[in-house]
Amino acid sequence: MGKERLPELLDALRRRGERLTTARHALLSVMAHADEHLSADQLSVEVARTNPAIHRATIYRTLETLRRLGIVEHTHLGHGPAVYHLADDVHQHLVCEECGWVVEAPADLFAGVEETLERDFGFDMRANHFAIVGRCRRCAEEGTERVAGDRRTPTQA
Amino acid sequence: MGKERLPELLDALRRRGERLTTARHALLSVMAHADEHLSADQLSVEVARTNPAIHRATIYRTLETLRRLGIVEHTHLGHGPAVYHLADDVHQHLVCEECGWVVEAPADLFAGVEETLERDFGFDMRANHFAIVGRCRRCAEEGTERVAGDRRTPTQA
DNA sequence: CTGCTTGCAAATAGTTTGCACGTTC
DNA sequence: GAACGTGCAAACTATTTGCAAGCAG
Repeated sequence: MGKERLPELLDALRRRGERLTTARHALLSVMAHADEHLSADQLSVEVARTNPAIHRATIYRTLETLRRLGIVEHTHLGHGPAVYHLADDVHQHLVCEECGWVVEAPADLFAGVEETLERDFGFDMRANHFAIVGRCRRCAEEGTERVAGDRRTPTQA
Repeated sequence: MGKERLPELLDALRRRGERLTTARHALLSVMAHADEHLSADQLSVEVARTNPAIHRATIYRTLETLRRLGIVEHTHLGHGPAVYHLADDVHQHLVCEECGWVVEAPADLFAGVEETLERDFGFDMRANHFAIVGRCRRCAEEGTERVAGDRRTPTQA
């Protein structure tokens, strides 16, 4: 968890013959130390703390480069922006569509499904590339107990 | 499949005390006869064939209304726009992140996972609200055979 | 020095919203 | 005719891109 992953990430770039620019270094540094998944915009803000000159467009382009190199991955959590994380950090996302709460679930959650899809559909599922949408315990309970309902989404989300 | 679902959809609106406007009628008619899931924009185009006056903004607002009423649902297929379908049409989406190809998979695919999530996380998963991202057979095979690689995404997607 | 990277600004895609007018019940 | 729905234009969010200048190797 608290391990220092930055050096090996930089190494990965070097080994690939990729350039080690200030922007890439700064972005990887932020990602290596982040304990949540951040959107491109959030990453941009974090990077700007130490390096205000780095433009959001560069963040997007760098993320795309790192994705192509297999170093970072992104997930679409539903409505909002995509969130990014290091590729070696494998897991599922459970996101509550009512309150937006996100938890991580073990990566092997879909082991069985993965097999079925491969066999029946020839489909190679990328489990950690999408979010599992639903309702968290709290929202489910509130939903049941609720009388009038002050939320946007009355009962069925 | 080819069943006439429109009347009962209109009834559902009436029963709820909702107004039966031209736009709602037209949109539901398109959705009842569509055999694919369409984005708001595509729906707008289809509706415009018989009713050019209906504005895209109205499509969005009507879709939101119908969603609130539990009549339609939408799914985020990854990058592009959300796609909409009638709520009684329950299934999973397998979407290839390389070629964009989409197939439907049976709704009970996740039965086991659903139980696990409920038990271990108190999480009530909405299986048909998200897409399962991965690679279809064709892209997987091409990816393996490819020598030079003319795609945006060399090997790992 | 040569080409990949970046900054900036502007374009783009998807969706939402304020407001005045029109339609449904 | 009152309340709700709609058209239009404009705002907004997330992301991409052309171009000229900058920096890594």
